[in-house]
Amino acid sequence: MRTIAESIYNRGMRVNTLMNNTEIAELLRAVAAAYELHNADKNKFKIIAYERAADAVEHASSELKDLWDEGKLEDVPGIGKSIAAHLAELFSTGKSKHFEQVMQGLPKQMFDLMIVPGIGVKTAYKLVNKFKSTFKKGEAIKVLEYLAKKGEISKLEGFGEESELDILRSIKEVKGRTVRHLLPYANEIADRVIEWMKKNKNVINIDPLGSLRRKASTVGDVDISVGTAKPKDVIDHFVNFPTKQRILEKGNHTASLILPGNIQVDLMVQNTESYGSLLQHFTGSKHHNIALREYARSLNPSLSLSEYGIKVIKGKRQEMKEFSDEKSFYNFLGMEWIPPELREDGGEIEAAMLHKVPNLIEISDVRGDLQIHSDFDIETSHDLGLSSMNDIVDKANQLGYQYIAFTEHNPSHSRHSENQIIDILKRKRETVDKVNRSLSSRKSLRKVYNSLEIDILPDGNLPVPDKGLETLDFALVSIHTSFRLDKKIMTTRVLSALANPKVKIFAHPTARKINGRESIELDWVKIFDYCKNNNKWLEVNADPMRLDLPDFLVREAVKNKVKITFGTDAHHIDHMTNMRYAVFVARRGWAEKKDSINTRGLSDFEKLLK
DNA sequence: GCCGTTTTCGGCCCGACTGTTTTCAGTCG
Repeated sequence: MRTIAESIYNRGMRVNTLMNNTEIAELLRAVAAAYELHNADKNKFKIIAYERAADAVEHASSELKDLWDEGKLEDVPGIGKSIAAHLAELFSTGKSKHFEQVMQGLPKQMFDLMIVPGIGVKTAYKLVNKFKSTFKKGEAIKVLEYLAKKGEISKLEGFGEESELDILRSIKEVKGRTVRHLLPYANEIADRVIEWMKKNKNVINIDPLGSLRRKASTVGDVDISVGTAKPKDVIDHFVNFPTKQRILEKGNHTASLILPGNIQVDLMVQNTESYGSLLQHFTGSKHHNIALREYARSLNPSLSLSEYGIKVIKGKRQEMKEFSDEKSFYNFLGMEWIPPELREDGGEIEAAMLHKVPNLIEISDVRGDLQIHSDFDIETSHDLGLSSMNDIVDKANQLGYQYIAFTEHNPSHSRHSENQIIDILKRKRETVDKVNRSLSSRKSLRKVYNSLEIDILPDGNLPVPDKGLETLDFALVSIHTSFRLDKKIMTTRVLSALANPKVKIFAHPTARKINGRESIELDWVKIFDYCKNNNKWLEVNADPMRLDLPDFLVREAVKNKVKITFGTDAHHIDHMTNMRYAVFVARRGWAEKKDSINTRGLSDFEKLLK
């Protein structure tokens, strides 16, 4: 695996001009770390600036290299004249004199040590410097583990036996650390902890917070808040959670546990009078809170926001305003309540000040599911669904849908002649017609569509002959092979597939798999433009491993007036309830009911299909 | 080094917890 030090210092055969945003962010953080070591006081705000720039790069929706090509580096908030110039030098010549100068003399191994929880800039620097020659011999974390086991760390000034043990424990956790958890998995852990906490009668309010409450696609730590009159009692109960592996920390207001699978659960406790402030504070995001505090200070320099409430300084007197709910907290600052999904410092504070927070789409707005795979044997080379069309119809009625689409993968191209493909599709048409005739007028489902999820071949063609396409009501297209084509070629590939008149939906458009496969490279400006002008739609796929389009592209799509559709990609009726995850993504992308296609009733949807 | 609904100068978010200390530094969220 690539280490951080490698990505900052020697990128092997690659040149710096190919650095991606993650690597640039790591580099900017390393520069901040360097300033932290030299004259931290003097460079206090420079450090903050570099860290902010790193955050901004990490969250940027385009590659910085591309922005540089277009002369738009300084459009990224947090990147000003100076950093932009250094980055420009980096992109054009392969290095930045300034960054190199600032980082001169820093042992590169320290950056790898900083992955270990509890080890920050200063500790890492101190350790590598004390044991210079040993660190040169091997991988930084392994060396540290070896030194700690030998008892060398505790001998150092400022360290002790406890911190040495801590280092060993943390290294063990880094090694066992899995990637970030998928939202449904984190939800399940939270539910179990909440169930345990409710056994304690002093727990008055309880909620999952952090990225879990903001419905981010992946969750790091599971955060939970409790409102109570007896914080000590609640914390004691929490650290007795039956399957805990160890107690990470335990204080008067917070405690953290490690559960099996190396999942960290943090608990925050507050009295019920201030519970609203606690909710607000620990829902985050960090960037939202920072921006909110800065905004509060700009209103009135004597305002200070924290998990306890809003501190107002009047002369020599300090008053703490308490908020039992979030709405009154935001209202106090002269703004509307902001849905958690929007709290990423992406313009939501400005919108709330103007009382223009979007009326976000709700799960109850969805009228149909536009990607479902039945067990109709379509002789596909991909995965066939497991549930029958009739069972899917029953489930759709249960969910109150008016319409659904059967979207099995196309019959395999290599194993069939064109005529065989046409025959299979005709048979499916007849089967779907039969299902339509069998629908009960006493239930919600009015229509099932005969659709198909068709591979986009590398050259942009579709592996289904026109006569086969004629049997369909409409088609989805998606990419399942050749993921690594050049951006231009990939864009042409997708656009030529979308050009087919039967094709309405571009399904799971980035083809990413969370924790598994990177997104394909596409020229989104061109894709959005084409979709808007030709009545083509982009899917938000509800599969928790996909969640594709991702939230930031939903936001761009919506801004560009491109319509989105929701599909669960269900291969079993149980997957049909995943729809909520697609809606979460859309909400995080600022989408309203009007931005989606399958929030329309059946007759409106029919018109849009024409 | 960045940024602007009082500003192109003068500001820059807030607090908890731990370990090694004896009043605090470092780290984290």
